[in-house]
Amino acid sequence: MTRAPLTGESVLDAALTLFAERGYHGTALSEIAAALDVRTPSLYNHMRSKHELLHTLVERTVTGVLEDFHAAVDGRTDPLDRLHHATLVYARRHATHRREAIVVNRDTGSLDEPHRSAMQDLRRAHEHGLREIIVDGVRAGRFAVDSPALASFAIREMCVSIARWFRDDGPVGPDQVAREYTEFALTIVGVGRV
Amino acid sequence: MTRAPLTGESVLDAALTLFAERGYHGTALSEIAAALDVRTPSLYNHMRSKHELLHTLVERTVTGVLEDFHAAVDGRTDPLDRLHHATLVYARRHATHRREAIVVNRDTGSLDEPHRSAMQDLRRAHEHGLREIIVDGVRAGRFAVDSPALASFAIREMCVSIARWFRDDGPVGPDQVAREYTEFALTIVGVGRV
DNA sequence: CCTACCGATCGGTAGG
DNA sequence: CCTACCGATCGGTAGG
Repeated sequence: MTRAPLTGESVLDAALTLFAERGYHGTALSEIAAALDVRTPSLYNHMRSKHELLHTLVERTVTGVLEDFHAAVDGRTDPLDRLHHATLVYARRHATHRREAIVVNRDTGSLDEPHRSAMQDLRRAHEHGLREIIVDGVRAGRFAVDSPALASFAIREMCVSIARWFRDDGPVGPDQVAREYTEFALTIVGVGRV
Repeated sequence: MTRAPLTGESVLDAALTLFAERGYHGTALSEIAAALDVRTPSLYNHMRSKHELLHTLVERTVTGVLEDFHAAVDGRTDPLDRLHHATLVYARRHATHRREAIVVNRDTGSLDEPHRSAMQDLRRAHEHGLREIIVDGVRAGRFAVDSPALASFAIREMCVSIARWFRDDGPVGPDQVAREYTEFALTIVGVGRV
């Protein structure tokens, strides 16, 4: 029985799995160490603190969400086209990065300042970006919604929730889920089935 | 400066607020006591354990969800009518009982067995009830969805997420949010605007 | 990477 | 409702 070498990445990955399963405050460093088959103090050769693990995981994820978003919408001008691609990548990510999504959504509030505010600002940037697309679409007469804010929340959170029920060994894959949820999103803003 | 008398309900209410804010594992009994302006041991005159507080809060909430559901759909036979009312009460509850929804969604997994399984079964009963309505509607040719399971998840989680952004002092009230989200739900199953 | 150990804090109890 | 106190566990450090 040989053991993989301990690295910063392996510590982060074990932390990610356990934080997603039990929450940040529900996970002890001794459990992360046990998952890696080492003693707790050994972790400190690869991290500064438990808090830093959470911060790193949250920062990578929210940064990735924003990068995905810009890659999906930048250069596109049609609101329907922009919403379609923004939803597709956002929904897909929540099927392929379930642990990250669960940790960000549950534990960002457990971050200490100033990190908490910084991460919440990044999350809000994505939220506002998505809402602006809907506002633009309504203004252009392409979408029909009573409240862009409500529609935006509904679409966002619908996608986020994929992380809570998606199974890798389930009947539908990430691409199919992303396509169906994108269709839901478009019907919510009043654009019928494509 | 007088202080309200300590009761089982006041302890539960303080626990509910703090669990919703910081999570079950992120809340110390000393913080609940401080919020009530008493010392930690005094709490034990009104509860058996921290775990019991969580269990009581979760049980009351999931039981209430199921009661709401049955009050909304029992006696109705039309799938559209049933989905409409089931979504309306479910969405509305998440605007009026935000703390409860946040705690159930975040901390049910922190319950010890056998309570955890029992509470998860109750949650699943509601989930299956909602999905059955959609399956019935598809079978009757009233709804058009590719996957009742996906549509059911999307509608449920969209409603649950109301608890995460709704503000009592915001521009829209619980009834209006519930109506708009119910409209979203009906478009998701392919029933156009009413 | 380990053993040995630190102060702090946790949930909970004794006993009034 | 309180003071006093319990064993257990927490995140983290010393020092090799």
